[in-house]
Amino acid sequence: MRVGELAARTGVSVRALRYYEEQGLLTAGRSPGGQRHYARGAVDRVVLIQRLYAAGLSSRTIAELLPCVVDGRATPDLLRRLQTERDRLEGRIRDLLEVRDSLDGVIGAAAANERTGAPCERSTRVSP
Amino acid sequence: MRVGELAARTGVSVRALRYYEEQGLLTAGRSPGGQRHYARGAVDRVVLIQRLYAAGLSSRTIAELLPCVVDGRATPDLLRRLQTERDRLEGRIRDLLEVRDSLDGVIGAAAANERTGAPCERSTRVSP
DNA sequence: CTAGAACCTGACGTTGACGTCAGGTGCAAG
DNA sequence: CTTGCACCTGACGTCAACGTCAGGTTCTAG
Repeated sequence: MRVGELAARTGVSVRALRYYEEQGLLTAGRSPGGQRHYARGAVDRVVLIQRLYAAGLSSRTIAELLPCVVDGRATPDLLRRLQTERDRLEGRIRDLLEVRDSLDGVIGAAAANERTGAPCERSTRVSP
Repeated sequence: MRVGELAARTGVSVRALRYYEEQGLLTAGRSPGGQRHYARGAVDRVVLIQRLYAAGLSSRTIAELLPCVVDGRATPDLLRRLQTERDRLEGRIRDLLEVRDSLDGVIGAAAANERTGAPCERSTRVSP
């Protein structure tokens, strides 16, 4: 499959796919004319890359960890990096859960106020 | 308290605090000479801002929602925005949990391989 | 009163993950 | 064979959340 199809299948832009290749996250064969040609598994790989980005990892980190994520092998050094990233992720998740809960609190209070009729004026009160 | 102290208390740079003010996230009184002067509550507010950033909200979104997050009042419109952001956050959390679990899987497998002696060569296998 | 730390504004620099544009090439259909 | 869409490389643009630097002012300790 060529780059346009992979883009369509993954929902990622063509530009992004070339960027991933540039960063060493994704490889492609080439047609005689120089066009990229991807294997079927590339779709899953791109999806995985997207998820790792979403988890807050940088291209550099992903490039270092991805080979081992893919084939499940790691040097002791890489294993430590994996653990580090896992722990960082765990902390992020905890933070987000707290924010979610506090948003829930705010929403609950606002909904109650709405029922009792007490609208919010824009930027009326700011911290003194 | 002045900007340096607030920065020290929150662990946020002075530049960032001025940026928050520029974005309408934080307000400050001024001394006769023009220096910013913050109330005690500013520390909590800055911490809250940091957490909202960490949750993936933009300055613009935070600026819109913060007044209502602070005083618990919202127009129906803002209430919907709050719900939207809450749901977005929920989705993000689910994604991160999945990534964490898959990292756990990788770490488990890698640790097992390490015990059985099967190191990971750098970029040996890439998707064909 | 004076040194110097802390502060001010304004403006340009940085970084990551792409977007976008220019100018040229590959390739399948008719 | 030529039309035209998909693709190529290379290079500059963008955007957010600050960093950093210049040149000047304010505040506070001694």
